Amino acid sequence: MDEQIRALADAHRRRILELVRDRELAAGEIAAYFEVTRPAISQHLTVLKQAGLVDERRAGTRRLYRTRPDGLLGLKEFVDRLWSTGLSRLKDAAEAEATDPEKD
Amino acid sequence: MDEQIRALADAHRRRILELVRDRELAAGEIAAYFEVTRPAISQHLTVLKQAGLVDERRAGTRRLYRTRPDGLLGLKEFVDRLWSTGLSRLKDAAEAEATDPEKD
DNA sequence: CTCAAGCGTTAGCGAATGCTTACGTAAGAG
DNA sequence: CTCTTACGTAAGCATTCGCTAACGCTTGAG
Repeated sequence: MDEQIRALADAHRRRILELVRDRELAAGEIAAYFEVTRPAISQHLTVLKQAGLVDERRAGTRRLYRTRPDGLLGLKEFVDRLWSTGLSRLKDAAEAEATDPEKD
Repeated sequence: MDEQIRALADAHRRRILELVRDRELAAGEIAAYFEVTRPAISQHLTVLKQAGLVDERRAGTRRLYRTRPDGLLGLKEFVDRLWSTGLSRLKDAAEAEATDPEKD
């Protein structure tokens, strides 16, 4: 999971994941959305692929990328595990409020 | 959200969040769980606090920390947004299966 | 085979990150 | 007030990161 979350730690890479969330895009097309050079995006794509967050498919001389949500499973579980604590606290608060209905 | 996810990009900090997930611990107590020096943990706690991922409470000379799940809201939304794509793909697969019940 | 398109890869650089050691600070004990 | 406890903070260093510029590779067109 370390690899995935560190891949997400960069804003460019997060934006790439949203760009190819529900459609395939070629590396050059992705790069066109950013103001950094194409090799920089290529490196980001390598990191994302290595982390299992995107799929790569070759079509002729182009390489098409697409988000692979399964790669986020570990991180999602981690976040949900911490988040559930917050939910139980809200539940406690709600129960306390039910006991003392006047409180706000 | 950038600050929060970058705070999570370090394994020590993730473990700290789990340690103080549902109980308060003093800085020194937290540090005892790790093999790095206490100042290193103190710096990690500063990062977590800055990102809004932990609450700090002073009690005498001690400082008690506790995970603050609300800080994860932005990241949770981001992950869920990408994750939902995976779910809709599973849904498509399920519907295709419903159309062709023989398939498994 | 030759050429161009579309990408990845490498080298090198400045900035950021995480660590340790040494020092500074606030609160309670005596 | 003095000393100790429990911390945070600053300085310095090695490592990692993200970027650009230059180069290399593979595919399809002719």
